[in-house]
Amino acid sequence: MSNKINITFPDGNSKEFNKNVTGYEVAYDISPSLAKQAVLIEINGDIKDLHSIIEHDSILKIIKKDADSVLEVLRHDCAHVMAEAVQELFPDTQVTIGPAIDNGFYYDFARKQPFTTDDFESIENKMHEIISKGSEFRREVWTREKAIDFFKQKGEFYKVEIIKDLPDDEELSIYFQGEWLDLCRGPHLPSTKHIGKSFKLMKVAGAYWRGNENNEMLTRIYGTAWRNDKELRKYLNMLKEAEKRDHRKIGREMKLFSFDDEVGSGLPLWLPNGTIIIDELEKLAKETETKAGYDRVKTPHITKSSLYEKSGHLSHYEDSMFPAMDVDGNKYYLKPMNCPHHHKIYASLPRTYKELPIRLSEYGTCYRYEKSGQLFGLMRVRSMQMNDAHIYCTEEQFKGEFLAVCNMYLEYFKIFGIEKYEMRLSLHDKEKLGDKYVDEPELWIKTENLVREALVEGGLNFTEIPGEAAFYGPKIDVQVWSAIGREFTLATNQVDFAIPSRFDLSYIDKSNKSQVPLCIHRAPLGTHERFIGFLIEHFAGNFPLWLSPVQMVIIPISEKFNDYCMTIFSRLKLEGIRLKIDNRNEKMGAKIRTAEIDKIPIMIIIGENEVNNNVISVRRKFQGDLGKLDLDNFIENIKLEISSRNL
RNA sequence: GCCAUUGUAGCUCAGUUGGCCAGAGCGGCUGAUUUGUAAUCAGCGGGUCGGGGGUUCGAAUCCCUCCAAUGGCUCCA
Repeated sequence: MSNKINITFPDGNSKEFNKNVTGYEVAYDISPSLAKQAVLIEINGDIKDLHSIIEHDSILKIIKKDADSVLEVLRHDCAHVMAEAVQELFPDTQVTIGPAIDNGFYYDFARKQPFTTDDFESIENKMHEIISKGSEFRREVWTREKAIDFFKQKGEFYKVEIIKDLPDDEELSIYFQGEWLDLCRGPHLPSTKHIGKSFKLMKVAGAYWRGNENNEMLTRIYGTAWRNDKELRKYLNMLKEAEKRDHRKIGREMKLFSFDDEVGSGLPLWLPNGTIIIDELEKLAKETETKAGYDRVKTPHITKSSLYEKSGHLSHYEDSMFPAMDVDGNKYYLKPMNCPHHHKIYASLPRTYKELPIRLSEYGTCYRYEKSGQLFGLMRVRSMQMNDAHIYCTEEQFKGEFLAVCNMYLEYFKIFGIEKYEMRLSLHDKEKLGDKYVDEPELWIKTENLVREALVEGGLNFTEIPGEAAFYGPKIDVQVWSAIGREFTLATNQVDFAIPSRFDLSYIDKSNKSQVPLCIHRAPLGTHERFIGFLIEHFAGNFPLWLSPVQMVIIPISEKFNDYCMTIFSRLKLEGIRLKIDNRNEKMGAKIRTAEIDKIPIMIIIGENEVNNNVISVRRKFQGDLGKLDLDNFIENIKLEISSRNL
């Protein structure tokens, strides 16, 4: 057997080396200065330690500190250093896991007394100390017995559990940094000094061991880490900017909604300004759905328990429903969703294939008992308004209907300028049939295939997520990201092949036989609460004209022009424009400033010149002074802008 | 629900180890000014210090408890 191997570089050149050469040696062979800058290597696509031994012919890339792929490793290094710092300062702490994540890292610690942010300064200082020592990250491969003995002796029982659960064929590696060591898959940078000083501990949080709420709660410390201070500052600045877009802050400032302790948590009060936005969204939905052949319906807010027993919601979601109330000896529930009611509307008349598809839509309020810790501004609430609908169709009609719904989302997204989204096809998990999912193995596969085909035929991009389906069928969730970087399911579109038959829903087909329809559940704007919360952050409160609660403000330059302003005000009001007049005893500059802060898109400024020439001066947010305009022309243009829902 | 943090005027925040009638800026109201594209000046009002209980001669400050918000974990028809 040859003791030479062939290494190919990204530029296509290759060279022969001794077997078991290290990445560092290869880099040094290319040039000593490259070896100096190198921190990692990529062998056949896998990132490895710089000092890894190369045993076979490989494609090798030397990675320098400035490469993007370094960040993840650097963050992981930082987690190790934090763990060492914590154990040095608080010896009664057990370490568990500490991965790199987006923008940073975390480490979960087990300690009787949880850490607080007050501990951050001393931990950070200790980390700087460890880093400045510049200890090398050194990898050793241990046997399971050795590792278990070692960690047991050290009192690291979580590590022992992790080791026991590792697959037998997986190599068990230990990384040293000076004296301290951790069980770790790697890779790591050559030494702690490469971490630098551009990191910061961010927050503490509780986290269940292995993510299971029946397990004990650990303390997680989150940190962020970057290659240099400039990157760190940029990130911290980005967070600060995101905070300014926070829908809770803007919602209060723009008087869109509020919460009140005496009303109850998670129960938003929609103020007049916010209600305007809801109304505009419903107007849009109504127009869209009317064109798409939907019929609107209305159903009650409370319903007897038997309906939810039949639908299966009670057995699946009782914990997330408000507790039942007793009415005349019957149990009634606040409705958590509309589908059973819509099924009842479907069932209220005999149906034939000629009527299908039947599309029932409802703008109603549903109530869900979200656990207190889940509540979050408007994004997660207990009373929610929905643009909900259920489509009943034949199997032949299914693909077309399903795709039409998906395209409806995308049309909406275009209107709102939502460009970053991801469609996720959630599938069942056959292990959980009969438990989490209705026990219809063949129907699951068949329906999932139908959905997949529809998406492919429609040319839509999607990713598949196993084990995330609704209990009655597969679904498409559309994920979006808020300004604060949080991920949300905005739109959802679910197939239901199970519940219609439980409700004995049927139609007479062409050959006069009774058939069960398929049902599509869809809420393309999610809940109004979440959607508006998202829009606030998406637009940073600067809504397009058609959605702005206050579309314009009239600013008289002095009280002398108030009368003229009132005639313009009345005229615009008659045209259906939402506006106000700022006749405070203030200078024009102050009124403009107020309007800018209030995020009012248009200001109409009236002084002596305007009155004399019978015109208006217009100033627009982001555009500034547009000069003098004829009122009739202005109205015509504005009405067109509003009706076409321009961004 | 779990872990942690936080809760002072409509908003943003001060309030040293418990100690004079709890403060500021912005907003609001009143008056003066009659104003040309992001803040005119002056005066005035506004607080059960999240609720309740306790320790103390004395609590916004310390302790207990409840409520709510925030950051995560778990969950999401």
